[in-house]
Amino acid sequence: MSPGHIALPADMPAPETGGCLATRQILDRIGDKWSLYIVAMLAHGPRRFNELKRGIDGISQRMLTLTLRGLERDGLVTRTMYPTIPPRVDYELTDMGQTLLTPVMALVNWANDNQAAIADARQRFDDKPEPDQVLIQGVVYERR
Amino acid sequence: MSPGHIALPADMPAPETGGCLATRQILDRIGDKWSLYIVAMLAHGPRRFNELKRGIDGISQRMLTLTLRGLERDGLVTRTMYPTIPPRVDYELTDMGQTLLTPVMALVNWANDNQAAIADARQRFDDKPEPDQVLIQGVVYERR
DNA sequence: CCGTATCCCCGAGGATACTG
DNA sequence: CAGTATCCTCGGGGATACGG
Repeated sequence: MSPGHIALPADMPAPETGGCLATRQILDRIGDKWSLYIVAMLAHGPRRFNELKRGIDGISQRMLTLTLRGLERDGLVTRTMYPTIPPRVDYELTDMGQTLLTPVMALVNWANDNQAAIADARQRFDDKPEPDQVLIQGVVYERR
Repeated sequence: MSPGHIALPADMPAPETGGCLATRQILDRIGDKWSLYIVAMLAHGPRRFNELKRGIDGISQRMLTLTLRGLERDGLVTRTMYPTIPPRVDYELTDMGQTLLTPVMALVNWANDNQAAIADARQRFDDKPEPDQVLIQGVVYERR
């Protein structure tokens, strides 16, 4: 059993098929700092390198290149070079990249719908005072 | 404009509502190394601490505690202590935690359906030989 | 049984400078 | 314009030991 492997509940894809490893993979891809922003920018058609750079606030040249390479490697994005002067490179979602948009949007929408509830929960959790006493192994401990 | 802010495409939730920040938040939560495994384990009812620990291969005591605290803080999981001897603590998905299951499963299923295609794409990308020559600014450069 | 406290390592990612 | 190359920082997360 590999590290990080878990016994998945019945309604998850069979673990033997590598379902949870596949999930880890795609989560490592879209869970990183920039991939989703890039995918979002490419959702409505091809974009050039600097077009992406300008559209994604805060991203460095380095991370844009690196993330695009990763997406390209995984077959989610295509890279097309035009040997013009000055050079021009277009990035575009592949068909697979397009299909990823559906589950990703479901997550984005969930996040959007529940952000207030999460913020509230955090507030309550953080504001919660330490209990005056705790009961451990049948013994009461008071706070001083 | 905050760092990491992007202009979202039209079909994404309005950025002004914090849609992309909310997405960042939820992605930071479920995108980490263990949260999904825990949520998966809790999908079919409450589980005890060590039950989770045994079920999730490779997780350390520390990370289980930390991740559970994070999930609890965000209102996705409840923690219930029973002051018995020995002590017993149950963790359970909240209603909000349950609703998260839907978009997450969509992603898990996508990962499952496309893992082969991704593996293939990677193979092709990694096997791709360096081009014998490149054309830059209208000039041919040969490889040595 | 259910945690904290410490120490430590490694890699994601930022800043900056240079290049075809 | 579209990248590399280099250096450096910072925090997620592992290992281990201890505590109620």
